[in-house]
Amino acid sequence: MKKETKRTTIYDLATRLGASPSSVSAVLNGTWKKRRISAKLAERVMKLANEEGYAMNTQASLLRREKSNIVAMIVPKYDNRYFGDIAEKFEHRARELGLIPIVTCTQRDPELEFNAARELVSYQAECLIATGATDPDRITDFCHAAGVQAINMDLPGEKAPSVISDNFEGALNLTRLILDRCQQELGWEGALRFVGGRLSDHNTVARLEGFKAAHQERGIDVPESNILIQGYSAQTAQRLLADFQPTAPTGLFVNSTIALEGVVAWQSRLPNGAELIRYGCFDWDPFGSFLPGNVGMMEQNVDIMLDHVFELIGKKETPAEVIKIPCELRVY
Amino acid sequence: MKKETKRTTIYDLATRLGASPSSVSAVLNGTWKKRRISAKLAERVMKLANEEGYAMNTQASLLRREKSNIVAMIVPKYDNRYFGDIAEKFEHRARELGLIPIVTCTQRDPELEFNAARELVSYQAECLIATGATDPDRITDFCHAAGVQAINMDLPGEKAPSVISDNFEGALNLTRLILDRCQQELGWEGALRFVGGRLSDHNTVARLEGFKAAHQERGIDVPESNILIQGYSAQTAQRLLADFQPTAPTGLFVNSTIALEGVVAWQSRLPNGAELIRYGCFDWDPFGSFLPGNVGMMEQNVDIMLDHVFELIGKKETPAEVIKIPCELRVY
DNA sequence: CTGAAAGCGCTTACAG
DNA sequence: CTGAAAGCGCTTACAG
Repeated sequence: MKKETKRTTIYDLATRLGASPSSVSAVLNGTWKKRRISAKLAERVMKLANEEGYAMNTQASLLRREKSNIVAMIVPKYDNRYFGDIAEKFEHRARELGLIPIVTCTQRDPELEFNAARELVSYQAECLIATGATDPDRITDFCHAAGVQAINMDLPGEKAPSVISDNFEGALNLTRLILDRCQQELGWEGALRFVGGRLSDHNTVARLEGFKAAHQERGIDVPESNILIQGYSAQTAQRLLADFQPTAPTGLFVNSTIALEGVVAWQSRLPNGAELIRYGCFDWDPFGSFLPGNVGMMEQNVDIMLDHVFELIGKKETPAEVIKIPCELRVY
Repeated sequence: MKKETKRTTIYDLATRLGASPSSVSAVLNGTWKKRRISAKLAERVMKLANEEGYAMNTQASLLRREKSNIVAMIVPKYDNRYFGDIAEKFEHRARELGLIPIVTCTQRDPELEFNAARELVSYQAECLIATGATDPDRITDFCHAAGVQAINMDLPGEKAPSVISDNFEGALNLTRLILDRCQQELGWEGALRFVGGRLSDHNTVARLEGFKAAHQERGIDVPESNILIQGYSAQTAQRLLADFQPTAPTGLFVNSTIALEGVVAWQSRLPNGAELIRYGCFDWDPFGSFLPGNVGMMEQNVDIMLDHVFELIGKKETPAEVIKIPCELRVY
């Protein structure tokens, strides 16, 4: 029922209890047994703190402390299962370890990413995990200058350890599956189209290599016009496909579930899209198996990736090596 | 190339420049024109700050400042489009307004929610938006005791303004659609099953009322055994349906896309699930239109909900009223 | 145009 | 068992 605009501090509590701020502080942060505060005082402090709705000022506490225990993550988007899982599981595991997670999403925008990184370092984060960052090395440089550990996830960098999926291998196997199915189900063999992603991004490049390798081993030539890579959004994928109206069997390699939304929208506007088209998608979605023409999805292994990330957190002198995690092919 | 473990402070910069900490501070936080610092010094400060990779200590700054500009949000999960959109758009809009968003996900766990709220208040958040919170009033009480504004989103509370979907109306319309389609496509009329959610949660209750009202207006009796409400997880939905193996036409009202994952898994194990079953889902998913038997989804209007939330942020003395936002029915 | 000084709310040796 | 005091890195009147 208090009406002050100021928040309660340890001084307020101390005054009300006739004790010193030091003692109140010790009780509140759990160091009171080693300071041999009486259980009686401890109890009175706790009681009053609860009554007053006391909430410690983290800013003041962190300013004085040596460690912040904050681990920060930037992530491009929350609009698909892959990044959603990463963010959610990262927070959960960090809390289990007694760390304080802060996650923020940066829209695949290099400036937003860098500003977010700066902001997180300002919050005294001890480690920054850059997930799917467009310019991870710039972030790493900044972190290292500030004495903050940097780790890359999903997209690799040159200057910090990177935990990523094995994109080449995954794309190779996914492409093989799509080619097989085109042959089996449509009686057609030919060059697939590759839809979605960015050529400035390592994953897209590695997947494109896997895609090409799978064609090459079957002696299929891939014309440049089949490579439709101009960004991750669903609208982009749909626009790139807009004037492709197949009248004969064809197949696609879809790079991410976001591009898949565009592919599916495009396909549903075709007169007999479902019968003529087969595709597979790099990234998993729970409803993917019901999409007409979808022959399989490549699920990235978030749990194992996070195992490696948490293995690295707090380590000194981690080499800037790339750790590749196999994906799992879901066949429909 | 610095090797110190300590981060650079304004004192370090001041010493190196032969200037005072006050001046460096003024340059760094943009108040230097009004303090009439020379452009020359300002430039030297900025240059050195960049070279040194200086990152302000937010803790120290916030401790001294009057306002934090932090707006915090808790959200249950990131694993579906609805909450993913909320989190992403909230962050984006807050940044556009010059506010600092902090979002954390709390797994629909009351204790986690409360601890997260306490933590966010400790961070000096000026406003806390509790999205889908299981016990919003407890959080509101805590916030108010600490002088922090509280707003509820998605799930309403009694003690703070709440911006929620019109769940009754939405469920009424969705149920009507499912009943219509069962009749048209299966030639069947009867009580649907309601799958997913929690009876302790206002939305589930309101939706169940809409569900029942739609049955009532057609004179259809809903047996209690048709109400399958034991939580939000996909596994729960699947388990609850496990020994329901329809041999005649039937229909379901699916409460959330997460429950939908379970429904779809159950259905796909049935010999002729697709032909006998029609359902609709409260919540939207981009791939929902392809699920066999799915007649429609109720899309909640995140943008308009956030309009109202941001309208409330910063306002003094906001009444604890409930603002209901209509949903949009997607018919497949 | 610039600096010295006080103070934000904590924590932590140190002294008793 | 408990308190006085210094100091974390900033910001901001105030004085010049």
